[in-house]
Amino acid sequence: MSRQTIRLSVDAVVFGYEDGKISVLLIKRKFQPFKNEWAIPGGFVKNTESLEASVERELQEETGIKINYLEQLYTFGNPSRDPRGRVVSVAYVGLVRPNMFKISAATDAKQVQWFNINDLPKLAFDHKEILATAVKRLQAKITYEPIGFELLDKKFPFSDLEKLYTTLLGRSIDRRNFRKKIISLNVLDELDEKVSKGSGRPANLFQFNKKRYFQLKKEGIIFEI
Amino acid sequence: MSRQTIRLSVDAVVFGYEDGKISVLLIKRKFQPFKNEWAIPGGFVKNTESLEASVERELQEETGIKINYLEQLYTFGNPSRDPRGRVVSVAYVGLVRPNMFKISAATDAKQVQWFNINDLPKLAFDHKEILATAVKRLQAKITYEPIGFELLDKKFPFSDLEKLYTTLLGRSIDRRNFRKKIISLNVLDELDEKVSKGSGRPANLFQFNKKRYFQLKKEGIIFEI
DNA sequence: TCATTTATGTGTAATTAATACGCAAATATA
DNA sequence: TATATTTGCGTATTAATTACACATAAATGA
Repeated sequence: MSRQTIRLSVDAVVFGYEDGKISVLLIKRKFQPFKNEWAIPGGFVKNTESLEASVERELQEETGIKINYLEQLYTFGNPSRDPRGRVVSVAYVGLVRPNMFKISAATDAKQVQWFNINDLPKLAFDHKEILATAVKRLQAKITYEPIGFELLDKKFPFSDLEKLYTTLLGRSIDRRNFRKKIISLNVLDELDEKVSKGSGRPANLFQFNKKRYFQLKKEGIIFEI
Repeated sequence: MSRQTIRLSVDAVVFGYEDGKISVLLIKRKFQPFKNEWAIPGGFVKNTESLEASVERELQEETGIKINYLEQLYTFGNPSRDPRGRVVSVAYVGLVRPNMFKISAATDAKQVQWFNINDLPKLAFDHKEILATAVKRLQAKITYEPIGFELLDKKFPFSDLEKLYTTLLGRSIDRRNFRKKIISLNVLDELDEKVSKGSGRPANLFQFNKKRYFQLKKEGIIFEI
């Protein structure tokens, strides 16, 4: 048997959210192939690092960003997906909160940019497919895992959560029913803080109680919207 | 940067079902490491073959089996998972019908064996973890994708389907409600054939209509139990 | 400062879906 | 031919989801 010459890479589809818009972090490639085209951040895995560590390192190197949530998406292994030769890539989905979203949007604007997922540039390699898979995963997963909170500030008004869900699910939601539903899941703490953005009645702030969520999960009580 | 020396393998957790028992296909390793211990079938990916082709080839070589359904499970990349060095493995879940289950159970019995998932031997590498992940996936997925049918004969009595679900979900099911539910999903054709096994009223045979399922899926109608 | 605009916060009725439950029909077996 | 075994079916009850409208708290502008 001939020696294996497959190389292994990781890629990360990092999502951010603000004001009813879902964005994804892309980098402009500095080298061939696909030089100067947009791509999902990623790179080759080092011999001794775990896949997750590899994703975090590459994100740090290429974009300076630290993600708040990371999960494995899918492994893309089509033999012709990379013109340089056989490269199999383990793709991840990452989520960042609005503060990180704003900070990184300011730096390195030429090479690293957030794009609205409804207005994407042409992408290098098979990254269009990877990104589409990631969007589907995100849309599906917010209905059965409480990952939406990872895209919001730690303290958020209910309207933010509602708007995030309408955006991701692509349909309007009845405010009263949505609130009832989420409250009944028992994973939100209502704080004694209010926030007022512009006109209108100030909103109470809520916070996701991760500890309580894991407790309920252990008891077999499932999160489902 | 030093040259990458990561090797890529695939592993397949193949499930079979019969008489209220879920089994998984294991092989006895012929070489070190873990010589003579049980393991999930798998092996190194060749340079030019797709990951799926690699799984099918390895299964053919090691067990002689042809699977009926295959999906990617998860990629296991812990740097210390293989004592030979860095080996990242893309794990798959495979399903076979009872006929294949019976045939392969007869051949090569010393090196290839079906084990009930509730009575597993010690496993090589991190295969215990991979197998546990696969079982969870199977259990979860039968509730939102019609993959249970892939474990039954093409034509099956309703009671077989019901028993499969009770087995996988680990709880009893009300026959009448289950039947109503499945029928309402509109993906089964009732045949003009009956089957009689032992005493009792003969059962009508049903068949999964994959074409209709995909049609409904395209229309946004989801399969859910 | 008062009227208007804007966003938040809440309850109840109607509909739909899920669950609980028992008996008749068709065959094998004693 | 009586008994045991498995399939096949309907209806009533309960739980969950959906539909829907108005009061409250602040900002804004006349």
